[in-house]
Amino acid sequence: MLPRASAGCVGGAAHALVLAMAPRLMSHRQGATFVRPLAGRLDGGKPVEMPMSSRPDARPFEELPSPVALEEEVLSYWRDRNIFEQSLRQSEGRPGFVFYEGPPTANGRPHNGHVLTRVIKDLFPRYKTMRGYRVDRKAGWDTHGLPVEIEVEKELGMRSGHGNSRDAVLAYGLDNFAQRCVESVFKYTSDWEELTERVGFWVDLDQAYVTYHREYVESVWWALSELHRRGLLYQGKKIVWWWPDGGTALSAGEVGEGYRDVDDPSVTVRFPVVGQPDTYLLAWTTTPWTLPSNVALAVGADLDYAYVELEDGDRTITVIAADALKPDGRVIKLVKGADLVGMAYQPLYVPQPGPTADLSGISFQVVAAKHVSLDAGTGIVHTAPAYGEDDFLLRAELGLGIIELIGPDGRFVDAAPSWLVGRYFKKADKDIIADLVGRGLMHAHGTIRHSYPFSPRSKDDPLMQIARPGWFIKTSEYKHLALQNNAEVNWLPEHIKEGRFGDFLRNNVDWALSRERFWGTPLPIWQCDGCEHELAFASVADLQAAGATGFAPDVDRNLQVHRPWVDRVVVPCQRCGGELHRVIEVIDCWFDSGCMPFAQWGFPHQGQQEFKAAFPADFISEAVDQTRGWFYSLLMISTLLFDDETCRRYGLDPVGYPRPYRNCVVLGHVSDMDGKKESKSIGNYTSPHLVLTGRMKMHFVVDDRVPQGSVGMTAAAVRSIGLSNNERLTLAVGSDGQDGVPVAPKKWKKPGKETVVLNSADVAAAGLAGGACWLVAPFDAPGADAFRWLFYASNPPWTNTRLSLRNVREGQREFHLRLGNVFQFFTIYANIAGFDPMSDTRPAEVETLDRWILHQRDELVRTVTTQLDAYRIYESARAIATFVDDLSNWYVRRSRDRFWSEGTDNACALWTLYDVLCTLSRVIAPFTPFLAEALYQRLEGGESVHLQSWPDVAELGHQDDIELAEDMALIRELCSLGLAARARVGVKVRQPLRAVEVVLADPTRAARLGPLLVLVRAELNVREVRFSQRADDFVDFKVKPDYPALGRRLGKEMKLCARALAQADGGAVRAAILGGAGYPVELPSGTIHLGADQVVLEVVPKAGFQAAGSATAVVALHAELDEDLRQEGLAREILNRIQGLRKDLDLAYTDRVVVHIQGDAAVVAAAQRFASHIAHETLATVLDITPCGDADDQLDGHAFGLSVAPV
RNA sequence: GGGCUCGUAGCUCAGCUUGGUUAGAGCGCGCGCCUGAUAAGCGCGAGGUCGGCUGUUCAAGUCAGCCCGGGCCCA
Repeated sequence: MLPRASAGCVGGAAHALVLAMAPRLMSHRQGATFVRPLAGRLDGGKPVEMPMSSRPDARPFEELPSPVALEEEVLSYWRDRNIFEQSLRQSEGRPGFVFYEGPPTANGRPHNGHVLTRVIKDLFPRYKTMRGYRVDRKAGWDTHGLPVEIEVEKELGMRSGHGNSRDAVLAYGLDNFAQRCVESVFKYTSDWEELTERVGFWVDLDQAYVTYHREYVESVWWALSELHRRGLLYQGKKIVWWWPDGGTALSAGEVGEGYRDVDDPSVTVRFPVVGQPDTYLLAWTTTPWTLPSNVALAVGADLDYAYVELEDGDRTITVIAADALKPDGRVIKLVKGADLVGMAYQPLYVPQPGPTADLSGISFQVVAAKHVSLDAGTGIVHTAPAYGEDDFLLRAELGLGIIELIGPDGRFVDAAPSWLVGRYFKKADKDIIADLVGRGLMHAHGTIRHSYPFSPRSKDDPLMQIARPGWFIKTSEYKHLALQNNAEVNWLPEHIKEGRFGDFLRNNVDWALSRERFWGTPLPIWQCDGCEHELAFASVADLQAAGATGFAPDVDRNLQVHRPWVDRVVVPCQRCGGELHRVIEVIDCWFDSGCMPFAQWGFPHQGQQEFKAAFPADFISEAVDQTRGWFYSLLMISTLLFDDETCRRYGLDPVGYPRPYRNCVVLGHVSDMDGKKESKSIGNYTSPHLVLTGRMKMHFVVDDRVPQGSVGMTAAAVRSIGLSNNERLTLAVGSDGQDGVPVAPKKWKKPGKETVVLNSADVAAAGLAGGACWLVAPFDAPGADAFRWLFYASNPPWTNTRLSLRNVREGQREFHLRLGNVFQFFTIYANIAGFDPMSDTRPAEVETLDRWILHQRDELVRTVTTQLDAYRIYESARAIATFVDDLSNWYVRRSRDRFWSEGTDNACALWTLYDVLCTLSRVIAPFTPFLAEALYQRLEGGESVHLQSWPDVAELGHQDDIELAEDMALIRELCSLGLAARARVGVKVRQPLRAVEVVLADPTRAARLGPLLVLVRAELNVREVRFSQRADDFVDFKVKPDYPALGRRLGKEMKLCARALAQADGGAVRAAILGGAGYPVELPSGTIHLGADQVVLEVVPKAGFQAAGSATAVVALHAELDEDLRQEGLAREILNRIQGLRKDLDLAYTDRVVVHIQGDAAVVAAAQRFASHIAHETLATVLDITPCGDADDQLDGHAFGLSVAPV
């Protein structure tokens, strides 16, 4: 017995219809081997064997695997075939598109922010390569600086509590320390390389530049020696942000990384006025530790100050403060700030004479200063020149004294009041407050929450501002050039130029370059210990030429140019016969990275050609926090270094502005679902591993308050994973999830860093031991393409991206799944038809629908090209998503029967879809390189889509096509309205209707719609679409003035005109306008005749009609059914049931079947009338129709029975 | 405190440069449909004082000013 599925009763065959069928499944190019051979075909009732022929060159179009499998397949293809190398080789000799890689530090693990930068950086090089440029992608590693030193100090156990770690490092030995730094720098290299490859970032890791390599260091030396030669590198004393626990100053870039909101004291202090008993100047500060070093109080000369009398305990005192900020009390006098200048006050702490107190200048007096404002405090600013920038500048300006009671270790020196000696500065606040309170000098004190900088690498170490000697670059003198340079940069978003970055440049201060540390590029300055002689060397060769001795040939050549070895290099002094020794400092590592345009090639000592060809960069991209980091160091160094004169000296053509980058895409941050910063310890971090592989390794703790079958995690994590109600994670020992236990994520209080909470029963059931488990998602992992797409398509790159697994999957549904479905659809029908683009001839003509989608395709290529040329990623991605929607939801949906047919029309459809998919595989290649590659391989099979050129940008579309696109949009709107009307009336689409009537607000548009109405008929399942002759019967016309057109002309009369139109009869206005005479409106300035251009016509369905309307059209249904329509509806129901059974039987698309239908008279009549059609659609070789009044299934209230069996 | 930036549907985001009268999309939700793309697909619907106030204008989500709230950067 044949396998058979049946619905309802199956009676004996009363009579069987044996049908002559159209040979619909005959391939138009016969005999492709991959088409499942037809068992036979009816020809005059007799089965005939199919002719078979084999075509060795034909191959089926393969389906796409799951995203992760697809990406792994593509990755190994790229690896095996060296596709990246090939793409570089292939583009040899082409014009260059220059990309600079901002070097990351590999001594930390990469996180989502790095995924963002990497996928943005990857997009443009891929795009430009396809556009015919050569795009070198030299990787780089940032290997110097505090982050590295601190990491090593931690490894060595040197970082506990406050205290200067310098001594510990020195005790450990600088040579050993340097070796440890080198090791640390590449601690997580493999993590980085893995992630880089996995997200598809093509970058040349083998040729990476490394900032500690000798060639790189010598390039940096060259830059510094140039600056030194021009007098731009100088030694001075300045206020710097100082990290007392690390014993070094930090640059603006470093300080910027360490700001944190903290509660600090907010104190208002009374300074007793000399010679005026019980009178005090009030000054406010948040740094009480600076009060013992106070030497002046600053006021604004033009500001108003008040003497205020108030009660203080049992006495009356007078305080002086800015009028606007004075405390409550009786104002007894108002003066200008200028009147206070020169007023003497008693120091809060009388300084001990000695080197820590230079009071030769103005001290303990009121002075005038420009920076005093009325924004906060009292309008009188406590001034301690040693510990504040404005204060220090004021000292230089007015000749103030200076008191320095805190040393570079952050502790009070011996000259401080005895109870403060040795105290750590931040910890002294309390004591000082208590002391002042005790002495009645504290006017008010509380706390204030504000952001204060801490060490960027050691989060508990507060920074302080302190006057320190050090080396500086005279950047402020050249800030006008930096601003000119900046003006030429194309910033995205634009506001960075004049906003954040421009502001930063305008407020430029000299670059605090030196660091009293160990692991960094050594400052290449040698000073004579006998005279003033000072030299800056550009290379080891220069040193040797000057007769330097003391090199360490036995250590690694890269380390030879580092501390401590380089410190032992001595140069004989040509002036006094003494010796020059290197200064002790190393430099800010931001200077290293800012030198990368030339240092990556070792320029000027080598690599002249490479540098010349790659300067300036066309494109760089990093996150917004690099404004004062890399973006600044690059721009400033190149501004200073590559002026025309220097270029000429080095044989370069003068490089104008901008340099060293032309286009800079500034990225936002990656945040959690709520826009909060991601943090592993808070638990709102979505691991990139989870997105890429669908599984994550977690620590767990056992807590039986968590119900069995649940896994406790933070609310943010639960939402990020975003499972639906019936989905469960699998809790398992291994990453494959085998033998795991299903668990539902459940909101739980913060369990700790990368930790979840489990019930002991689940732990036992999963067989977990130790503290780690795997959690495996119940769906295919989204993978790298989906990850990339989130960053491209969910928002412009400079806004923060909210990352969650749920959001990634959302984007995946919108784009990948939809496109994948279209491709899947294509493979089914292309394979059935034996479509072979290599040998088939393409029909000359195209259908309207084909012409439409091809035009949309051309528009897409044009849009994406234009947008990517302008570095607009989001707009490009949106255009792609919209196109994929057009393709899936209109072209394919409306073409389905064309694919399930044969002949020219079928060929047209296949060719068109094939064409579109081929183009699409190229257009999406920069965005989702994996999917693009997989599609391309399956469609065309050439060597890598990334070696192909970008689709030609079609010339502006033909007028015909543009009109077609407009018309199609209207057609789609009509369909949408028709479906709305059907839904409203409750008539399902499978039931055909006689007609719909359409009223267009602009009836002239009807003329061009004729050829497209077939689409409306099919989509709405109606036999006729008519443009109504009786529009007035069921539609009201609304007219409104066309505001943009009339507004400028009428001005204030606009309102009168609008009112007149609102009161007018819409139909009459419409008639007048369509009649050509125009509709007259009386206005004070005369009568105006409104034409079609000045009025917007809209239509509204009248109540009581089965209609739906928009402003442009109303579609009304003729919903009444006659026998004929009912019968066709019933036939479609039967057809639907048969197809459903075919599917249930899991038959191949092309399998032939025998169908038995039973039913009442109506069913039989419908089946018989449409027998040929039904058999044709369902591949029935036999359609057996039997009357049977008591069949136990129902079809629209009719008795019905059905069986389907393969032949 | 200052600068920049953001605030539009339950959620994620467009739209603002160039002001124009039914403010869009996706997701989610509700209802329904279609279907050999089927563990897919589609439609419709509900859902908005466009953060608030004031102003400019015939007309403001859009321009200006002030305010409130978030983020970033800096004091």
